[in-house]
Amino acid sequence: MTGATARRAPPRGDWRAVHDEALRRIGAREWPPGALIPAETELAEEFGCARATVGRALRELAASGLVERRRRAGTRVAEQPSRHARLTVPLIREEIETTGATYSYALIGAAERKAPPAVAARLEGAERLLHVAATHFADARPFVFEERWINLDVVPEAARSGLFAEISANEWLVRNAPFAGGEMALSAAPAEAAEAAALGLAKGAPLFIVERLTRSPDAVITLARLAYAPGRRMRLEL
Amino acid sequence: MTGATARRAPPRGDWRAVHDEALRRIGAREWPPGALIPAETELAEEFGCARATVGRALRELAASGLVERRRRAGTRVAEQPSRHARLTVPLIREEIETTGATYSYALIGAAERKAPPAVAARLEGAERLLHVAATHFADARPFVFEERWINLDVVPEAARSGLFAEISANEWLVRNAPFAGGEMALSAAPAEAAEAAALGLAKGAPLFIVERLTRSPDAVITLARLAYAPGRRMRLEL
DNA sequence: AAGTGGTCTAGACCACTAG
DNA sequence: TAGTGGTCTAGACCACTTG
Repeated sequence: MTGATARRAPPRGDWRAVHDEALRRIGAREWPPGALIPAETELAEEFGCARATVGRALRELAASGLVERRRRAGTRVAEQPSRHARLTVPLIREEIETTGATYSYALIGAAERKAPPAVAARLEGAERLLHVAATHFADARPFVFEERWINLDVVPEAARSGLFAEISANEWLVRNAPFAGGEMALSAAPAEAAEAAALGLAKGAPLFIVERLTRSPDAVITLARLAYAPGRRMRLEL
Repeated sequence: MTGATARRAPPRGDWRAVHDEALRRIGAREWPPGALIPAETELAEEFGCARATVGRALRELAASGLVERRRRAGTRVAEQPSRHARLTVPLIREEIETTGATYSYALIGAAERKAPPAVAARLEGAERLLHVAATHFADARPFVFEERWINLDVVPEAARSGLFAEISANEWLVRNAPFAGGEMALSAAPAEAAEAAALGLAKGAPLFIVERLTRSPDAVITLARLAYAPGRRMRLEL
């Protein structure tokens, strides 16, 4: 391979050439699903490059789920390729503004209160909770109704009066809460009374529901339920 | 750092230590959003490891969207961290069987036919199309209604009579069509007449809709619309 | 022009696990 | 226990882009 001394047209790196050729062999069934592919050392010899370069290529393939690697056992083509999709979670503001509409936001209420048991269970023993309800608009048309619980044990600053009158809880949290992982669940549900009222829909209208739980390293930061008006589509790439 | 000579308890690699410490500094706002972080060489000196090790750590952070890297410009903490979620797209069979229910499948119809214009546009000039309609059941209860178009120019074998009587189109395609990327869109919609009938629901019931388009390297392979009965949740990790 | 990240190499040791 | 992937190093050259 070219190594560090000479380089050809696409300045993308040699590991990518190995990666792409492996991809081709998998697609062409030269390496069929479930098959064991040659070891790194063999491929390095075939491609005339260092083992680390082959390793980089195969690591990327493993990350995209196309091959499975285990020490001693070797690298196998996955039986079920490409079963992962990457979803970009936009801020609601950006989601609306990229459609060309004007974003606005209206707080319905924010108050410290006790969570119902189902919520409390998911918040893992948080004691002080802030409940926030709000609607986001696209060109003055209701776009999504948001109901959220915030763990004040983790972000006590969120209790400041009037904080969420102008900035949405999500935007404030993104900027002020420590980085975190979390979980998300998507579903469809009929509009409940509060949701129907906030979105200007008939009760029972089909809503796209996003429930999102966000964690700091130590505890749950917030649990949010977003109810989107009909017509909303969430796009992903496979 | 430990290097290759001595190693401590968690046998996970030194790049992960750098990665985790960087994560901590970002979370603790020692490296605030938008800030330029030290160059690889500086971090390598601080951590007492090789520059490649720091590079590996920062590359992983960049892949998860937490930092942005550009040559000469350096590495910056992203303004909007963690905006990606990874979705595992299961086979319907697995999705049902992991709940403990028994999977079954009933073909409603499979026939070569002309696509309506909206479908034809997305299939990018495919000429021969197979239309398939089917229902998937969990313990004899309708779980999802599937309507699918298959590009016979790409997978002519799919036209074989009786093929989809026993195996679902998705499972057959996963095993027999060349590897591909694709797109997916999620939404909520009221049940149309055919969907309501197949799922045993009232017309207008809120359905969770998954539209999936799958590509081979050259052309669109298939376009599918999956309508899930109420109660279905799709889970993701952030 | 200079400094950053991106990549490659050759060699090494280690962790894991199938046979 | 032998062979695989996982990681690390030290050094090097290159591509890119900012100042």
